[in-house]
Amino acid sequence: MGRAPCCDKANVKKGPWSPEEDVKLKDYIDKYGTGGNWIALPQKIGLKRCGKSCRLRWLNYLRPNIKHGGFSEEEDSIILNLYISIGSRWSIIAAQLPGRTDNDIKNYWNTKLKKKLLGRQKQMNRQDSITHSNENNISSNNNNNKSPQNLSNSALERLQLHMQLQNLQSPFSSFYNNPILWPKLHPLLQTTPDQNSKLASQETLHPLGVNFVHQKSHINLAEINNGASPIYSDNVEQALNPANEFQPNFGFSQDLQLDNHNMDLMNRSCGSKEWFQVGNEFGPTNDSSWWSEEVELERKTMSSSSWGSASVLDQTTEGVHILQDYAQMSYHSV
DNA sequence: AAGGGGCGCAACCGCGCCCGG
DNA sequence: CCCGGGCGCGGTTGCGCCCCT
Repeated sequence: MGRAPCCDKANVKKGPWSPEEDVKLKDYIDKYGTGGNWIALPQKIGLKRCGKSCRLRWLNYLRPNIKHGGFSEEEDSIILNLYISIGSRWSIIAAQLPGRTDNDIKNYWNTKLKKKLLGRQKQMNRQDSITHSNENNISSNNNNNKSPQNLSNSALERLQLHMQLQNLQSPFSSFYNNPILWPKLHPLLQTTPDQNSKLASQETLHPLGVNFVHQKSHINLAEINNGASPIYSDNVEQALNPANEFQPNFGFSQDLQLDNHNMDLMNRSCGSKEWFQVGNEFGPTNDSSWWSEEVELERKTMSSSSWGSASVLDQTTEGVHILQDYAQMSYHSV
């Protein structure tokens, strides 16, 4: 059942590229382009390399205007926000960062950014434990703060809080200011105008849907792209198209529908459930979860029916509302 | 000074998608 | 419509460098 190899593995050089190979490849592509066929290209040049290896070398290293290392805070924020929104779709994320390659971003995320965030999470965990001991559990909605669910959500929420707080500090492309990052309702639950007004009436109870809908109608999405390189995902492209500013039924994106994982958002006000898909980072079967092992362990020990909200946050900032709503998403195995 | 472990990055691998014959 | 080749993507690996003990 195996597939045919793309090249003759026995006669192909592997491993690091030599400067001579780089020069050969770059000179040829500069003069003649790739010819639309990477597989045939190494033979034309006389390189004992797999075509895929040539392509990778060109895209990740030899291509003009490639930036390496030195990610800025803004780039961190964009990567983080997009990762939260769409998961590990590095090519789409890379499309938002001119000069960056998907491989670079992937490496950066795995080696630095993720650890940086999780490091902050651990720090926050310690701070929270101190804070909570002084708060005397004033929470209004969750009286069972000692439940496993709340412990679990606490860890997750803190991680998300860190992410969110970092974003709020950066006015450029913060999660809240960047509509392309907002989750969308499942199409089956697309709301009628009446339902929208009903939701609007519940703004304080259900800020996620209401705020997302309303904010999305007011922000010029083109500004967010800031003239960056084109988006290759239809979904993101649509989100960035200012002509689509207002989407009253904000149906769930096709891209995210491809994910297998469904989340339901517990609507506290009326007890109904709305189904969300929020990207594979919240899914039950993703082994490469971005959260820490601690969070993963706690998640596994949770009730199989829900991720209830830990009412850690009494702040009323909009960013915190969003966090609360993420945390309110209850997990259902489908 | 040496060695071992961690980290970062470049490159590889395999799979799914797309397109042309 | 089917099949095969090529492309693109995400996950993983391997290696070299650096730092700590």
